[in-house]
Amino acid sequence: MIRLKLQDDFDAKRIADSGQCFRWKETGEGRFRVIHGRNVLYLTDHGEGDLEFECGEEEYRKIWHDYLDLDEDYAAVRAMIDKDSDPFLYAASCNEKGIRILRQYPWEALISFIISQNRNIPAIKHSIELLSDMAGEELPDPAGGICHAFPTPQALAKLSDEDLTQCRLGYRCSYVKEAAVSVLEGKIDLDALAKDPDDERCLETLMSMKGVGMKVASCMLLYGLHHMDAFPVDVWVKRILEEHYPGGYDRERYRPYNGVFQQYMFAYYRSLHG
DNA sequence: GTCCAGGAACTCA
DNA sequence: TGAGTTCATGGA
Repeated sequence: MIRLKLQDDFDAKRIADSGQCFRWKETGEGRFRVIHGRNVLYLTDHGEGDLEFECGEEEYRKIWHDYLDLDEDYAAVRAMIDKDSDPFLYAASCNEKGIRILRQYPWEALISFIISQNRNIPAIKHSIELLSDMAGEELPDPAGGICHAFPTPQALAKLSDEDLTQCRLGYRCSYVKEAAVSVLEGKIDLDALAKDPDDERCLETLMSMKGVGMKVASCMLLYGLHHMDAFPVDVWVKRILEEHYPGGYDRERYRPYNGVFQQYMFAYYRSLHG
C-alpha cells in the first residue's frame, strides 16, 4: 500500500465523473476501482491530496503515477486563467479543480469515443462494460472475484455483429469492428500516432476511419494521445461557446492547454445544468 | 410516452 | 458549403 500527499490538484470523484474515462467505479466512500490495461487498482481519495493506492511501490511508479499524469502541474495550468477577462473559465476551473487528463491507452480511448457518439455517459459506460465482459481478458480483482480488461483489437475483430449488437452498440457496431480491423491490419498505426506530436496530422489520420469525425478524433487526441491542446466540441461545449463566448473563444490564449480548460468547462457547465 | 445524448454519414439543394 | 435527415438505443 502507498500513501501519498500531493501538493497538486487531485479529485478522484471529479476525474471519475469527468466523461474522459468510463471504467472508474466507486466502490465505497472515496474509494475507486480503476482498470487500466491489465492493471487493476483500488484507490482511495481522502481529500486534500491525501491518496491511498492499494498496490506496491513498483506498480505505482511503473503504472499509476504516469496514468494519473502526476508529473503535470495543474495548479500552474489553472494559473493561466485571468479572472477578470474570462470569469466563466475562472469559475469553472475553481469548481472543477482536481480534474486531471489521464494518460489512457490509445486503443481503449479510440473505441470508447467511437462508442460515445450520440449517447449519454451512463449508456457509454454500460456498453463498455458489456464489451469488456464479453471479450476482455479476465483479471483477478484484488477485492475478490474477477473483472475484465478492455478487449484487444484481436478480440474485438473476432466478435460477430450479433455479439456487438448485444453490447448495445446500435449503428456503431460497424464502426467498432472496422476500427479493430484497421488497427489489426496496420492501416491505423497507433504506435506511430502516439509518437506524432502534430495535432492536425493525427486528426486527419483518425478521421479517415468510419465513424470518427472531428469530435471523436479530438477526444482520442486529448485522452488517448495526451495532446493537451486538443479541444473536443460536443453538444455541451457547443452550448458553452454559444452562451458564454458569443464573440468567439480565443484558443490561442490558452495554448497549449486548451484540452484541460475544455474539460473544466464541460464539467462545470454540466454541474450547473445537467 | 417523450426527449436527449461527450456525433457522424448521408442527402439534397 | 451548408442545412436537414437518419441512424439504434438507453437514460432521465
